[in-house]
Amino acid sequence: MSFQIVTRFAPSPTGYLHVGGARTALFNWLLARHSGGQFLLRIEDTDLARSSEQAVKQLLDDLRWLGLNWDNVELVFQSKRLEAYNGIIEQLMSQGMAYKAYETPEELEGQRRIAERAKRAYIYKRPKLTDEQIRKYESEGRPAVVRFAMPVREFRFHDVVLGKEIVLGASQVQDFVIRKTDGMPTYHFAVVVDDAAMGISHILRGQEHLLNTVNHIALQEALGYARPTYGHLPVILNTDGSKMGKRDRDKKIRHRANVWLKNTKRSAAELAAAAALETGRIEGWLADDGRQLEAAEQQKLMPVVGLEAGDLPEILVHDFRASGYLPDVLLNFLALLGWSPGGDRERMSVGEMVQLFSLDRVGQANAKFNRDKLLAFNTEACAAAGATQLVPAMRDFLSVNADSPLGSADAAALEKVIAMNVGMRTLREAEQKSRFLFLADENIEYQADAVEKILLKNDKQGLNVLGRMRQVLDETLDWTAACVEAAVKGYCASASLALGKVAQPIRVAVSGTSISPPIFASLEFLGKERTLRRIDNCLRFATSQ
RNA sequence: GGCCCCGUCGUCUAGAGGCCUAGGACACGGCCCUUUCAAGGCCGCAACACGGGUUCGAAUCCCGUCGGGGUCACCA
Repeated sequence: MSFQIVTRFAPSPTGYLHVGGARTALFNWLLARHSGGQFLLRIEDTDLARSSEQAVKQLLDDLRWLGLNWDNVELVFQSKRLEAYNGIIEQLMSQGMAYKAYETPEELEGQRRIAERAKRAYIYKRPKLTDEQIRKYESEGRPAVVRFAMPVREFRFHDVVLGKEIVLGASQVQDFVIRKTDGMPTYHFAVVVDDAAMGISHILRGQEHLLNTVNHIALQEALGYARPTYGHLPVILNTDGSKMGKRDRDKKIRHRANVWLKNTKRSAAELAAAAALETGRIEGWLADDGRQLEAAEQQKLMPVVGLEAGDLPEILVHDFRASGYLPDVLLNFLALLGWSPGGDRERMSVGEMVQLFSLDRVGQANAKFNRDKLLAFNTEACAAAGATQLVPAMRDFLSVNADSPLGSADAAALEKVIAMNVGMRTLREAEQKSRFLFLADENIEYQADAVEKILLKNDKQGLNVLGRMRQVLDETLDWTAACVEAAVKGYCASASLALGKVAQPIRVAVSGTSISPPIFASLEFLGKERTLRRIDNCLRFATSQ
């Protein structure tokens, strides 16, 4: 009988998948796939208040997008396993290994405060209740939790990632809650029961769980379960060293809010009013760097201070998807956060990672999440992929960016757009540069600074060139990028003008801005008629300025 | 604060006592290319946290200091 490695990913459905969670999922997935074992998915929804069906959907969607497929057809939901948990809890209680505890949250909070003031860690002490007291509490209907009676002794376990024995002294252990007053099991309990039930052999998780492990092994011992192999992954941090979370986004919004206040010379109260938010809330937030806005509040504030969805640093898998990153690139980058195949090897396909993955090459130092490098990886991958292959990725990108004018483009058009955007760093970058190609000619918005700098400056030199170019282009019969290029360059030569002096006015005329894909490919895509119409529109607009 | 974990360029890392004058990637700087933004090419800058040991020899082993992180929930 040979052992099969069985790993799992067990998120709680509280929202979209976070990159930290994705990294945990990836490592477990890689371990399973590398060894030909199984990777299972379980939903830890024992916190009724925070779990939602919507979040489950989002989680699965993110996992699918990444390609981290799971092997259990039937998902395990902890909320559906109450009977199993309760049976085991009853059994533990009847054996004296667990007991009801009646303290109220307020009482516990008070004790904690005392411990904190005394500068020691709070350790729960089981009160010695008489039978009479218990009867009294029960008849009062006082809510009770069930606590596991932790054996008071030292616990130790081996960690495969850290490569060492973790030891927790007897004075550090305490009786922990295994069933809440609402009747739901706690994480500590459900995780142990389910990992055993699902035959999990290896558990890779974030280092924030390191000390929890002793609770879990104590429970395993009490229940007669085998102990799985544990490995605790280093934490992913923000660039400023804080734990990766919402903070990076908040920081950016805060910065822009302060700029807004300074530039407009208005007050925090006016800012709050403009965003339809509570004044006190905004004032408090601005005054205290430690505070963070809720996601809904962030969304209201962003347009006011001039931020768009894509401007914030991404932290959720979904953010990266919406920003136009390729899933395999994200996976590659995430894998490198805490793991290395050794040597100079960095860029890997998913298949290569599966082949190369090994636990003893997982690192133990925390890693900061460096978006620049991810961007560089994505740029390379886009260049390597080729236009045809990127069409489905672009489709996917558009599916989560419903407001894009490229949404209606067919595959051939998308392929052309991608092809003319060589050098793009993200799908979004290509999409934004190419939007003008899909707008109605009348809907081109001429950017004031571009019009000023490229058309009006120096005695309307650009505008004059544009007028003459209209003539040249009108006379160009064969409307291909090559022919248009020849015509424009011919004109440049005869007029002794640098190409830039001519290309930029055309660019502004057709796109409204000074940035676009290479101009000749853009013009070919637009077609002669639309190009001329846009030039006419622009001529009229700029002349009136 | 107690307990636990960690510590190689700015960042991610390679490095398992001599192969290290410490390698790669990203970022950064310079130059080149160029119709914009990107992309691309070439060159360059840059680290073993500190202090003690052990050893003929230490980035690699041990101890201490310092620094960073995690955790102390009826959240997972």
